[in-house]
Amino acid sequence: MKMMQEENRKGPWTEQEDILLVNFVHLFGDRRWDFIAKVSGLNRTGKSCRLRWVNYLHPGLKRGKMTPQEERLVLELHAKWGNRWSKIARKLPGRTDNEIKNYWRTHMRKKAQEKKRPVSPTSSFSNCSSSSMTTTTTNTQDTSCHSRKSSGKVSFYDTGGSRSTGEMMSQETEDVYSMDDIWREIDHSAVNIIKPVKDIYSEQSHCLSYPTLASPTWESSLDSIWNMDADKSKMSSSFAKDQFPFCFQHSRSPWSPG
DNA sequence: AATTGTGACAACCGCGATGTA
DNA sequence: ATACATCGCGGTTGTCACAAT
Repeated sequence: MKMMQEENRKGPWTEQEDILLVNFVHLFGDRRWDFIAKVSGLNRTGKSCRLRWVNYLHPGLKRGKMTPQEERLVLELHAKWGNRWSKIARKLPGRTDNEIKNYWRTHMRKKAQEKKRPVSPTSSFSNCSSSSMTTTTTNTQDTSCHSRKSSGKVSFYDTGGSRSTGEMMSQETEDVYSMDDIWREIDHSAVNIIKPVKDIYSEQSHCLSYPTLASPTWESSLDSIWNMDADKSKMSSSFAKDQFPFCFQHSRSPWSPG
């Protein structure tokens, strides 16, 4: 763990970094992230490189809003598996666990809020991004909604999952619901909502073996390259850029305005 | 027009699992 | 058997864009 050289860069990736990373991943495959991080000259951790690739640069990624079908599938699978985002993501080709997680967080938080405060039973059906999900135009946003802005570290989103359950759950609890309860209810209602289409998707999801973020096929043929790690110093960023003027576009990135 | 609230997305962190020497 | 390195996952936080006020 103390292999950490100097200090690694953090924060948003630049275009140059992206290009570099893509090129090196094409060279060496999407494993060995530490190795890639080193030889690429990127001042990033392997972890960071992997994340950037998986969540953003992978060619198989779908971008844009979730389709209603995907939304339903997420709801259904979450009801089934809970916060197993990576597992859920495997059933949604082109979507990442991070994306699904973010989606769930954003859209379900509202519902959880509503559950916590069953004030207005006549909650309107406002479709979020053309879905059939029940969300309310609730104004009951309290500070727990944006927990990170409040001083308390307890996130509203905390599911009390495998970790960090204990202390979180035993907190003040001015509300009766534990997070587990809330999620359970959400899941329950979600499943009910999606019932009409459930068959379609269960069928699909079982028939189609979705290509999960496919691993590059070059990997096997490049195994030998792994031995060259001593040559890392020879590989500079300019090398990569010159050899692989790889082109890609992002819908939204720090360096490309829209 | 300025301010505020909210949604969406990108990225980091901590931890457990797994692989390897 | 074990210590260490790396990977992968889930949770959390930061930031930007846009809508509402």
